[in-house]
Amino acid sequence: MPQPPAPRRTLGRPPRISREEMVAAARRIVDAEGVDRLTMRRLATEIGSTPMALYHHVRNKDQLLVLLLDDYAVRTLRRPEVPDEPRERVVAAAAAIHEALADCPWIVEVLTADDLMSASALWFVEQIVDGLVAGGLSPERAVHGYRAIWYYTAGEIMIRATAARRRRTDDGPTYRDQVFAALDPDELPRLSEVAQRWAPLTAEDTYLDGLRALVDGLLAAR
Amino acid sequence: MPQPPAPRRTLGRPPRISREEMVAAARRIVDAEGVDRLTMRRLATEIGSTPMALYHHVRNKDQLLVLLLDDYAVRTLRRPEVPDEPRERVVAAAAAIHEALADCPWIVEVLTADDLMSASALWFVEQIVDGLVAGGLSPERAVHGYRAIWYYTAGEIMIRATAARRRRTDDGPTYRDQVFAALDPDELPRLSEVAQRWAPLTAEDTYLDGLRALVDGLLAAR
DNA sequence: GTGAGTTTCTATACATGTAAGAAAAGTAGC
DNA sequence: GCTACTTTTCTTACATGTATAGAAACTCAC
Repeated sequence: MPQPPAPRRTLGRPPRISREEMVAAARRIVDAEGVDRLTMRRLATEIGSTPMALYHHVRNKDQLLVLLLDDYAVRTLRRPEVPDEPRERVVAAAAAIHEALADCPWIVEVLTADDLMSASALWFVEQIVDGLVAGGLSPERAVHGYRAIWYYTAGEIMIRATAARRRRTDDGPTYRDQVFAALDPDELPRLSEVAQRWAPLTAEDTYLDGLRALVDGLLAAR
Repeated sequence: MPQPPAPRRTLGRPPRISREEMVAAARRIVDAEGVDRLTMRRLATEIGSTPMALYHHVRNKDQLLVLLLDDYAVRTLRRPEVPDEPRERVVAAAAAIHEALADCPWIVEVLTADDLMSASALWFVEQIVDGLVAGGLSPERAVHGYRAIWYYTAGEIMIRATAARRRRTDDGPTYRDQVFAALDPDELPRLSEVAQRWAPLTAEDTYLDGLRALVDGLLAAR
């Protein structure tokens, strides 16, 4: 009823852990033992707490990973020299994001977050959108163009990271190998032609080529 | 008189469940109750077995989902009329894959599988690779081009599906909303300019636009 | 028949994320 | 002091994927 006019001191039980502490501890665990070892229980013991206490500072484990990625971005994203030429500016900014993310491929699950807008990454987004506008696109189309670039970039990282992980854990012939072994050259001539080279070809890193093609296409569309 | 004990070549205890039965039961569960209800235990009871018995027909739950997607692809992927013109053939084939996958967005986790090449999807891959070759690319570059298209397509589906799921479960302002509310117009002018329109803009379905840009760029690259 | 070999199935157990609710540790007003 | 309220922490419990060990059900050689 008589709600205090709120001199706003800290009310309630004082917290013993903070988000920042959690993220720092999580980073230590990931750096030292790998992301697989990062569990809510492990993190809780690391900071001398209990698993459920963490949930007052973080909605769920996914959000913890998002914060972790954010922290990583803040620490490692350095703004590169961006060229003036719009096309190259877009490519440079996207490539910088890609390079940073590809270096910590454990965030794959997190990458599907809608935009992955850590505040420290926004500068790169700005470069991309601005570059597209400078290249002649309307602001609306520039946002769409940025999204296309993000889809391509995130997809590349997620798919390549999963493939790499699978290569480590799996042994024996892949499902893909079986499928390619049974190709009918009459029905699928092109695929038969490249069947043996498929694995090495798809293992190559052609992110930049695809990115350039996409940016070219976006800018060419008036 | 039908010979009851057919000359059984198979050694060991005869199986009581099969992969096909598993996939069919899994499909029933997913169709009727949603993918969240598809658990190994639920599937086991559905076919009158035990959870661990399933693991003799499937390596893990992920593989079950891959089989489910495969089954889905076989049933729903219909080969469309593809134009002769290379560029349009590539776009049509990619769009067909995209449309089919976007209709069952529960396979998001599975999409990161390296290629997700169900045998029934290979025809579409053939169209894309062949279209790129017809457009002037070498077979190697055509494979790379196909991969770029796949990255873009899978990324789009994964990110949009996650965003849609989040929209259902979350309430309250997004992290993104907070970030955009705190934009500094001096440092990030373009983003500030479109900040209010960001949510609707990124909610639009612009897959085809991006795809066309990407294909254009791939074909224009010499 | 019996026993060996092979494959499939079952029982049990564990680590994980996290829901639900009780308890603790503060502040504010009396 | 005490009570009311608020916020954080702790306890307990559950569903899930799956590892492990062994039991069960079959064929084959004898």
